[in-house]
Amino acid sequence: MDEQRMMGMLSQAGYGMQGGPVDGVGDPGVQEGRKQDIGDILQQIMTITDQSLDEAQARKHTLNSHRMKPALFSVLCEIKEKTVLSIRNTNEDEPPDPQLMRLDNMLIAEGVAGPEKGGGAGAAASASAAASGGDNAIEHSDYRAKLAQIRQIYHTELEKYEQACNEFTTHVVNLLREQSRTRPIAPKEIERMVSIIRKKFSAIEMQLKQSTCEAVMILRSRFLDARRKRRNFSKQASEILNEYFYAHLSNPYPSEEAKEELARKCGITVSQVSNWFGNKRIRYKKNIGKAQEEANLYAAKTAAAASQGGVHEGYMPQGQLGSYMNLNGDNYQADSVGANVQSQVNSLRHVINQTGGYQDSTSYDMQVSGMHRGYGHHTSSSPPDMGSRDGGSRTTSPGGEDSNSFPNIHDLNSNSGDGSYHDEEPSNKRPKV
DNA sequence: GTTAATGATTGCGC
DNA sequence: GCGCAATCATTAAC
Repeated sequence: MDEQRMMGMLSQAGYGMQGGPVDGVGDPGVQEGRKQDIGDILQQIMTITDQSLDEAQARKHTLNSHRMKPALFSVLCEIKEKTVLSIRNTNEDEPPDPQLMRLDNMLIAEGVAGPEKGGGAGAAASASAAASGGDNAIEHSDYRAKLAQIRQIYHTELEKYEQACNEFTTHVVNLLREQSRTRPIAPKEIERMVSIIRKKFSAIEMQLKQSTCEAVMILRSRFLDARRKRRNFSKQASEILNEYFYAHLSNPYPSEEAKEELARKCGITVSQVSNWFGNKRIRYKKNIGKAQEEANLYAAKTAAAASQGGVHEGYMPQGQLGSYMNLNGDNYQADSVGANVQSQVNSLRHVINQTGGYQDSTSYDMQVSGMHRGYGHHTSSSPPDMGSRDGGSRTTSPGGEDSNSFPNIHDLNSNSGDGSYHDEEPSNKRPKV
């Protein structure tokens, strides 16, 4: 600001050059002297920042006691007020940060922010319990405990931030008020400074909220994601499932009833049974060589049991046989040992067919060969049709000439002596879509 | 620590 | 809605 303009403003503000009402107007000599005064003051103001603290303090004192100081101070205040207003007008009415809103919402929903509630963690835990179908009360309490920890840390940190923010704001306000004695600082300027500080601390707060959200997500993932809670099925359950799978290798698609029965016997859910069969089918297909070893094992067990009169206790979990064999409601009779034997023999024959027969003359081989006398019309070496949805053996006549089919109960039925085939839909076929 | 096994999930087609 | 195929994530064996 040039001196002429400053002088004009001072005059407009009603301040005289001597610190009082304008006087001496029209006296060129007096005016020249006053100009010199203002010039000196402005020069001092301009150079004050280049001086040492002590020098500045001395200058400040000099300036404060200068007769022109009130007038200059008032004008500068007026100018600064206008400047601050223009700045404020550009920054007002900022929309709330959507990211911050999302974080806030999530923290409230999870029960971390806002009033403490049992709903967030409790509801989540309940959902988990419903999903898993198991009793995981211990894990629920763990989850709640961890969530409480997160909540506590969050609130502690938030409190710290707020305290630090308030302290810093107070400090800056005091500093500005202190400085306002030597330089013009409008209240709105202080407000603006406070607002800036709040914004800076708000950014830090958002980081805290983000970290807290991440912690909650990790916690949720760890406790509520079923995959993380995977437990291998018991050996007994695996046995039961494998028994069924290899006994129905030609059509390893248990009906809903069969799934329910298997689920009940294995102590797992129907969904888990479905998963197991889904995995089993695809892994059998992918690694048929290895799967056949397993098939051999189960077939051997079956044959061994069959040779002992159809009693399966040797490999079948106790009390499984009766209900296991009629799971699918097909032509098996739960109390029909002969049917059971035939079924198991059927499975065994399938295995032999698939492996191309045993090369060594093990007792197992001999046993099976004997058992199969007269039942060997199936020579297919293909795996069960698991690739196509509708085609394959499951929809063709099970006992007919379907070369892709595997020996199954219908094969046995078709060889029952009368040459007839019970053309009823096997209930253990893959459910219709 | 590595690796195979395994239960669960997801995306897709039907 | 079911099954397949790919994938993830954990478990268990080494």
